[in-house]
Amino acid sequence: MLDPKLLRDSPDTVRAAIARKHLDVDLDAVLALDSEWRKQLTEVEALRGKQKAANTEMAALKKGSPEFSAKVTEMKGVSAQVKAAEEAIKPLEEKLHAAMHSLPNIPHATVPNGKTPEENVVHATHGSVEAVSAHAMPHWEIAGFNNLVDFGRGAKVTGAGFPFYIGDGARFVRALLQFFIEEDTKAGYVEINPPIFVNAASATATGQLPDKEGQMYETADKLYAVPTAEVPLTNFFRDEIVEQDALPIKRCAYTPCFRREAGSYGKDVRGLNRLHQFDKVELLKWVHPSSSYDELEALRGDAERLLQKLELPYRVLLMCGGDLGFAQSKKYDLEVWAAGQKRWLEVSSCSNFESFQARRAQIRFRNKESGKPELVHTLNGSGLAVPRVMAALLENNLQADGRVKIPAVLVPYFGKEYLAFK
RNA sequence: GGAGAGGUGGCUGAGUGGUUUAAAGUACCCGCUUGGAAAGCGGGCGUAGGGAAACCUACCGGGGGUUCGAAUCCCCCCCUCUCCGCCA
Repeated sequence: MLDPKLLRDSPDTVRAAIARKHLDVDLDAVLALDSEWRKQLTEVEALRGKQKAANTEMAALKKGSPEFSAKVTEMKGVSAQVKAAEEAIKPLEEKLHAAMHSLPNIPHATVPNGKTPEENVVHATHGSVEAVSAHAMPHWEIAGFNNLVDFGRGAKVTGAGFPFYIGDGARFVRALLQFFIEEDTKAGYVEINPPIFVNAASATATGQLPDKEGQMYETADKLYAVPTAEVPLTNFFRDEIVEQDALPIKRCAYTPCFRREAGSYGKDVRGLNRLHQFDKVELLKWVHPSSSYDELEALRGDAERLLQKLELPYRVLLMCGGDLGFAQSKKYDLEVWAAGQKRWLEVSSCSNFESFQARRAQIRFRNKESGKPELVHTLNGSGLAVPRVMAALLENNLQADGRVKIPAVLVPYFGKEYLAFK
């Protein structure tokens, strides 16, 4: 959510942000709602003030006296007015609340203009795409792939997009997760093992609700399976004020991630490219507003280092305004090269939300100088998502003999130098 | 899952319908005092919304209700503790 003061004081800034994100929002309607709400609020508060004053007066009067009875009669009228005014302002407040939540975060000055994904800027490319393609093929076409990742039985037991990982497949997943968490911990992120179901209040604070309700799995108890560890992690400090000296707070968490992905079909979703359940390690930072852009570069560096150590070619995209999410101020995507599919796969998305998430979740720090609470800036990024990294490694490292060479850094975790498909 | 007891500011804790503007203590900050400190004394000290400001309004786990008026009474929900049941 945006600062209501920003909207009132410089609506043109907000207007420009909406234009850069290529969204369609009627800002004037929001402004009109806001001013009408403030007008009505003043009226309600004046009436309540009357009630309070009468209350003090009546406390001094003798109960049952003519003066007291007269006052009761008089205040019955005021009470009815208060009720009417409160009834009137309620729907207005709800409308304003919804309208404020329809306003996107302001893109940072360094975010390039553009509307479509094609207009994202390739910020950097690391490693050579040609060098890895000797025996590459799409991972789902590799002989014996189904022995490692069983989609058929997953579909029988649960549904499409819920595969079983078997033998070296399961071992590979576990090795990647262990590697990610060890590296992230070394980089200063405290490991967290969070709940993988969250309540509606948490899903609302991070923005999954109400808009993206259909993208989450919901239980009979009105709990939601997490689409990413970002949700429980960010909500850890919801409605809290932390000390300034505690910042920056850096945490990482592995969770399975659950996404309904309603309406996704086609070649983009073959094999491990898109699943309803997948494993991911998420990186989270709560930082002082003055350092959030430095922290974003550091966060991206932490995610990139994982790909470098795995010797995967990748590129860094700086998202243009139109492809930037609703809540982000600035975002980098990391994409690995999958040599078999001959395409880039997104494995991490590193974003600075500035105070947008923090305002919605009410996460603040106490300013040391003023003693007053201020909103923190939050950032998050994957570090990393397992299935697509696995896909790229299987494709890129496929040998002439049909085995996959395990990157040196992963061998201690995997326990052997080659993965076999039988 | 069942029964009971609870939930009040950073912390302790009073408050069973109206001078409560949530007492008091404690912690913290400023001042006086002191060679310096402690003690003592005086003042300040929650969060949010509205307002140019003076100031006003809301908030006692959450949401509804009763009433002229609710921290206080009623209903629903959440959480904590104790006991019972079940259980990896």
